[in-house]
Amino acid sequence: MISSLSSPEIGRRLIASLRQKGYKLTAQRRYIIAILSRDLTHPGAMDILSRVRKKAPQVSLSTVYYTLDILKKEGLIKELEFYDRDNRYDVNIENHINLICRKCGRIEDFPGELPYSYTQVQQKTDFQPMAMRYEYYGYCKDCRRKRAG
Amino acid sequence: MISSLSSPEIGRRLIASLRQKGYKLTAQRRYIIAILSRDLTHPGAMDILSRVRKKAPQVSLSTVYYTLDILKKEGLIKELEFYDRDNRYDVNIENHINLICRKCGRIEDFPGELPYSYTQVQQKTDFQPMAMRYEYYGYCKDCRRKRAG
DNA sequence: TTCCGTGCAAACCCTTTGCAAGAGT
DNA sequence: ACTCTTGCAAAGGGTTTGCACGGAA
Repeated sequence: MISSLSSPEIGRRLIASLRQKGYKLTAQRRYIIAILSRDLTHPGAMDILSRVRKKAPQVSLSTVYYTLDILKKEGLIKELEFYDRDNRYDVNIENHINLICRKCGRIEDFPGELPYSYTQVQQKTDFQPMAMRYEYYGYCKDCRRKRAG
Repeated sequence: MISSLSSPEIGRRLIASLRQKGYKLTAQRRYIIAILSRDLTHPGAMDILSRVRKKAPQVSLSTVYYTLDILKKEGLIKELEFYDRDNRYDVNIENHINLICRKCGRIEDFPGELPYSYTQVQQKTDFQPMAMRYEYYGYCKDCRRKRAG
């Protein structure tokens, strides 16, 4: 299971994949991959940019998006899309349920099984699934504490 | 269960609710409500506008959004939000799983139970859910047929 | 040397907002 | 009449695109 890998392992796996597929491994890409591998709270493009700039101040947002596009296209990361906030990126590419805090924006994984496999859905409805999203919106532990206080 | 109501019944219920809450029942609003009540495939704002304009050509998009905002605020419809397509609106305000076609954009309801009630999620994680979305993305029956042919 | 990748800036698209004119109660 | 609603137009915000320079292989 991917989520059992350590951050350095995840990073190495992403770098090895890009190299194998013929992509150039620039310093910018290594920074971006390092951040994605370490931060499992699903950072957004601007989050990533800010942190990359601590190491390399001139990096642009297009570079971040360009790299994220490649990682997406190669199936190495998963994009969580939102209309009213920035998209978020996850090195855990397995289907899972996300818990999304409406106050601080934090996204955490829910440790539970998924109902209805793609096959079950298709047998029941004749709709052919190729992706899914299961999400709960609410308040995380920390924000609940602040609201109560 | 709401989804067992007929379109006219849904429309009357929405109109009665707005009247009771003191909102003005303009012709525009009646048209918008009629469309939402009849079209259970989750139309978007532009869809609604185009169809309202067949009856009242001068109606503006802001009016559509303004009316949808009121219906949302009063809990009479549910908004499905997408970052890469227009938001969609549903008179079925119960939590349910949606099947979203990547080709034609059609959204249909999945007839299945939901796992993990808000209470169960909170007991398991200390995260307090207030809303949820469960979706499968893929190809609907009609679009699969076209792709195969 | 050859492309691919980068950075800057502008375009995009749907949604939201500002404001004056118009309509329901 | 009084206020809410409407319609036009502009703003807003994250993502995408165009293009010339620069750097990895």
